[in-house]
Amino acid sequence: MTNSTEHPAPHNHSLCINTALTLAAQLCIERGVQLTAIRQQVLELIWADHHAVKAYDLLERIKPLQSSAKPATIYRALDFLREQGFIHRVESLNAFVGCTDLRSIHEQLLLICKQCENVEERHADSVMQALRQEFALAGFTAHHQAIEIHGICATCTQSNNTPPLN
Amino acid sequence: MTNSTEHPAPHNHSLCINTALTLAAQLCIERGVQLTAIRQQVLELIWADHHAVKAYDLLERIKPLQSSAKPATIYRALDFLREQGFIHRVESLNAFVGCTDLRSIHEQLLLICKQCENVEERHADSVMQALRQEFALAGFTAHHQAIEIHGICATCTQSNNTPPLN
DNA sequence: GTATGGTTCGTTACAATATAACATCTCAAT
DNA sequence: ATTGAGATGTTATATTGTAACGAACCATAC
Ligand SMILES: [Zn+2]
Ligand SMILES: [Zn+2]
Ligand SMILES: [Zn+2]
Ligand SMILES: [Zn+2]
Repeated sequence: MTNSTEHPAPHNHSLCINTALTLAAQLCIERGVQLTAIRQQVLELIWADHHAVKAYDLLERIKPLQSSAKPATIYRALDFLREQGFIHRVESLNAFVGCTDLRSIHEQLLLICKQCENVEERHADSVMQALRQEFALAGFTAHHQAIEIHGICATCTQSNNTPPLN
Repeated sequence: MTNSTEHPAPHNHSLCINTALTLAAQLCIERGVQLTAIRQQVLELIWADHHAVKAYDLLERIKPLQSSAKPATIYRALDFLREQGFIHRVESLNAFVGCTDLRSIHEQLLLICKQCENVEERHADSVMQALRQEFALAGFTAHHQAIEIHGICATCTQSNNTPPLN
């Protein structure tokens, strides 16, 4: 199923999901940690699209599958998925998004579209390089960073400029 | 009063406060907006130091001055101060910090020390330039950005390496 | 003067996000 | 069988943030 009816750049999104879930499962085995049913379901729900998802939305969506689910259920799963690097927290939205590069250790920047709500993860080596120089200048030792940009994505810009022909 | 007893880089902090409050008052006049007593008090409380302050902490601190203060009181003042660019919201802390460059329009990055909790605002032109190039590559139109780095500041690194001689 | 209207503030209620604490379960290793 | 670590169930609560509506204030216009 391609998501050609959705606004953001169309692609075979089931491939995204399968890739992410398969790789996550594999990494859990390698690392000797458990991708339990709850954790996998939460990861799948986050991967439903490329939007950032809120914890309580996940809670509502998982209840049909896990009727006993409570806030702690979700937050524990989110903690696990974050520790494993399978998802990122979007600080400026209090929400969570699937990581699109599970294999590499990386710092990322997030391009968040206000219109279609898609979140694009980019690695932007030149930005990260400039950041490291800035840290050196400041004598700062960085442990963790959140770089979140809100605006309008390329796809929305295009479709805004070419309105539907009625 | 110099804050030489505090951990972060010592400086005459009352100068920081006075500069910020004076300039803010002046800018409000220029802009035809009102720096009311509540707004000024909140700004002063935020400027108590270079830490990020939480809204409900501000609420507790302002109650002696404004006994009727409620959450909305604080959030309204914070909204105003943000609109005027007098403070920044630290997304990854749900907290607020005084802006150290009221005159210029700028994007900033925040270096947040986990140890002393100081927040240093930097403008980092090379980073911002690299970011703009990344946006161009991605076809992304940026409206607002949050760049927040958590780690250990220069002052703490130094004092960690030179323990007090007992 | 007083009517009008915009801004600020007081107040109540509530929504949304997140964690603490403790009990229970599971399952593998001993 | 016993034990211990990890995962989950459960209840309660803490923290962060908004909605909605009315009153007060103050400047301007009539
Ligand atoms: Zn996809
Ligand atoms: Zn978009
Ligand atoms: Zn200072
Ligand atoms: Zn420090």
